Amino acid sequence: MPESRLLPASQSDCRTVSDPVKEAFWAALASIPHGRVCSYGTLARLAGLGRGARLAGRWLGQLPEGSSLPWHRVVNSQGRLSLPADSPAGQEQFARLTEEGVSIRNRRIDMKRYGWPD
DNA sequence: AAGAAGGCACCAT
DNA sequence: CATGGTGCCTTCT
Repeated sequence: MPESRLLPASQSDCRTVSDPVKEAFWAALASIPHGRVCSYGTLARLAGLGRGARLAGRWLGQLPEGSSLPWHRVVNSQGRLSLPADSPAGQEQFARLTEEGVSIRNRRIDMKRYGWPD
């Protein structure tokens, strides 16, 4: 089973390698405004990944725990939280979004209202 | 609402 | 280096 190699999370934040595409991805992620959410697909597109929605999810999963990047502002295209509700990360995501003022009803978010970019 | 198919880099063989 | 299975997805039946 994979899922072993986590990032050093040394100085800045994440990034195991200096991949330009990933850099763009992290930048796009960081640009999501407080209190707003973005879908994996949209984020991927913004970062120049084209249809790399799944890849976006994979990469988010590689972020170190203490990351300051707003990984929690990424949900699926239907505005639903894609992380398992019972997982630590899932709970964390819910908590952070709620704290930011994002209304989550039954694990769903109104993208018309909180979706970004508009 | 639920299932199938598309799409793309990752990772283990 | 080639190959096949996989995922924090999307979009189209």
